[in-house]
This record gives sequence, structure tokens and C-alpha cells, in this order.
Amino acid sequence: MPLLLLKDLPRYECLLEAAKEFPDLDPSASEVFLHLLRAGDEAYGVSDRNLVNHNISQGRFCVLMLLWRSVQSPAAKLLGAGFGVAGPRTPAELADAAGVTRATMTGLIDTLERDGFVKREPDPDDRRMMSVLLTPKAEQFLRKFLPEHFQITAKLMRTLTEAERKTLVQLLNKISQQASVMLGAASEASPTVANGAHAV
Amino acid sequence: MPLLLLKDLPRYECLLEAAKEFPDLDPSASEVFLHLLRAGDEAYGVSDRNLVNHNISQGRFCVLMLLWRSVQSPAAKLLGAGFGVAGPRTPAELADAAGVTRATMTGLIDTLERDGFVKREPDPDDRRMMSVLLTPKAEQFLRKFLPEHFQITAKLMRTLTEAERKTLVQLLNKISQQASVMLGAASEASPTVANGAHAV
DNA sequence: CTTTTATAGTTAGCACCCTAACTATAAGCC
DNA sequence: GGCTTATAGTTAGGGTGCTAACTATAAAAG
Repeated sequence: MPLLLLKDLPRYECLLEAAKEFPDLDPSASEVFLHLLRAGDEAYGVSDRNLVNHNISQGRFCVLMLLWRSVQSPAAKLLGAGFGVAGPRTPAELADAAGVTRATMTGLIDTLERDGFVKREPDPDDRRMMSVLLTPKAEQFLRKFLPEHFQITAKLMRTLTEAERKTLVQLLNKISQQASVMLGAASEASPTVANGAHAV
Repeated sequence: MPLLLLKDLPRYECLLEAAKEFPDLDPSASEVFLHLLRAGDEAYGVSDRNLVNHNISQGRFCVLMLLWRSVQSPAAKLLGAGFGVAGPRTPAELADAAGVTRATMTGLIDTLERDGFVKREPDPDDRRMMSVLLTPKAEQFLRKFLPEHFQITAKLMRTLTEAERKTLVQLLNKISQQASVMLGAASEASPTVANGAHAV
């Protein structure tokens, strides 16, 4: 549960009231924003608790899923998303696919290797590169864990009808798209220079 | 951005395919789950980037907002959500309101105090307790920062109509509710009494 | 009054994420 | 070949979250 957030969200009327003092406050926008963050955090928490029970973290689980594409199962390939092709993956590829820095991926692989879930192997052609491979222990873990994980996901969404799920995905996609625009916009303006330009 | 998540989510057809191997996998449920986590993470990221530009973190911002209820503005009281009444807050109260442990709150207050946003004061009656108070610097920061923050929130939700926002909040609430049920179930039967009642 | 128990807050140590700097290797250019 | 630049991975150090153990104080039980 990564997010620190007010346990009790302000009610809509409160936001309306606050908007009188802050003209920039769009009450319905703020309401959606807060509910999205909370729901996302709670969904994350539900999933994470199960992972923690198995002594694994969300980040490490993600790495395992990405690597799992390299092994046999057809479903494994599919679950791993439609990125590149299969084959052993390097830390850099894993970092890009997971959306974290390479330094972070190094740390994740460190602990996964320590716990016996993956193995590092040097690349025979390029001595800068490593291949990260799943161990049998990891495959065994995934085969046992994934059904539980899917059950929990299904249970979490049980209160939504198929139509509601469809609607929800569409609305969330709109937000995702707009978020990408907003995040991408400023990184174009000053691509790598994210230095604090304000006064100090 | 706290969450490590696949950058490219699996497409629905892939989930359908994978469900053949994993009977527990509910494709539409998993799809909503993944989109929710991603959208929540991106929304968090959009907000967080602005905070980071001001050298503050999401967690510290949350503490400032909670403390802000203690100062004058009527809007401040409202934004702080409808928890207790105003007045200086103790680390324990802050931790409960923010949904983090007291140890975490100690750390947040440490850095906030170091940066001059809050001040600790001992309680005259109970020498175990502290009061945490906003400094003028923090109030000044919030008055300047909040309009930006609200603008960003409004921009993020700009692509949604009022009707869509309403729908989204309702659907997210359903998930939140179900998540609470699932998280509460294993934690204990006593919801309000958060004391360590197990294994008394 | 003394012992026990409960509470407030902190400290210590771990995990995970970041940026920045570093090492080693590869590739391009003179 | 030798110099410069780019790339793969790691290391170092910071921030934020957790649990568990600790200190100090207060309240309750004997």
C-alpha cells in the first residue's frame, strides 16, 4: 500500500464550499481524482496483501510475470503482454517493460536472486549484458499463486456487472490518456532538464 | 509514483486466451483491475510531479492538509475532511487520519520539521503527547500551491463530462466498498476498535 | 503505594523507488 | 591503433513506507 491518502475523503458539498475560496477547484474533478486514488490504492492493497502473505512484493511479482513469458506456457506469453518477443530478458528490458529505472531493477533482481526466484547469467556475446532467468522454484510459485491472485481479482470486481466493467475501463482509459498527455507534455518542453528552476 | 506495473497492459483477447489455462481468471475483472491500477498510478504521478517540483512529497502534502484544518480558513476546515473537530493534532491522530503507522508519521513530521513546515510542541497535560503545528511558511506554501494543484486535477479530468464523472465515482465506490470488505474480513470482526484485540 | 498494563512517540532495520555517479564494455571516429 | 562517445549494469545515498522493539508516561489493579 504505497499511497498516503486521507482515509475519509471530503464530501462533495465540502468541495463545493471550498471552491468558493479557491476558484481553481473543480469540485467534480477533485472528487473523481480522490476516489480514483483511493480505489486504486485499495485495489492495490487487496492484491498486495495476498502477495505479502507469500513473501513477495508487487514489484517482484511484476518481474516474475515478465520473465515468465520466456518459459513454455502459451498463457504465460499472453499474460506477459504484447511487448517484444520471448527469450531471456536483460535487466534493461525488464526495467523498461515495468516502467522503473535500471537501478531499481537491479535491486529487485538482487532480492529475487537472493530468494532463489531468478538467476543471472552473463551474455556470451556482449560482456556488458546479463540475462535474467526464472528458476523452477519461481515457475512453481507462479503456478500455485496465480489462481489465488485471479480469484482475488475476480472477487474484488464481483459487485460490477459486465456493462459496468466495460464502462469503467473506458472512463479509466480516458484518464490514462489525458495523464499521458500531461506527463509527456512537460517532458517535451524541457526533456531531460528537470532541474528546479524556481528561485532557489 | 509508487507502483510498479506493466507499462503495456495485456489486451482483452490475451486475457481470454490465458483464461483457458487458468480457470480462475475472470478476464473482464482482471482487465478492470489492471486499468484501475494503471489509471490510479498515472493520476498519482501527475499530481506527484507537481509536488516534487515544489520539493514536497504526497505524504507530506497530506499531513499539511490535515494540519491546515487547525488554522483559520473555512475552506481549510472543509478540505480537511469531516473527521473530528479542529485544534492542534497529535502524531497519532495524524497517522490515523492519513492511514499510515505512527512510525511513518514520525518520519514525515521529522522531515517537515527539518524543512520548516511544522513545529512540534509538547503537550502541557500529558507529557507523552506532542502537538504538531503548521508554521506560517507552510500556510504560505499551501495558499500558493493549492490553486496549481486544483488546476492540474481539473485538467486531468477535463476529458470527462459531468455525467461520466458521476458514473465513475459510483463505480469506484463499489470497488472501494468491496475492497474494504475484503481487507476487513481477515483483519478482524471489530471495525472501529483498531487496538490489537487479537490474541489478547 | 506498588505492580501491571496501556498508550504516545521514537528508533532500528528492511523493502522499494528514485537520481547521480561509477565501472566495464562496445562502437564510432581520427 | 587510440580517443571519444554510447550503453549495460551496479553502487551510493536519499525519501517513504512497513514491522518490531524500545523509552517514557499515564492509568488501572493489587
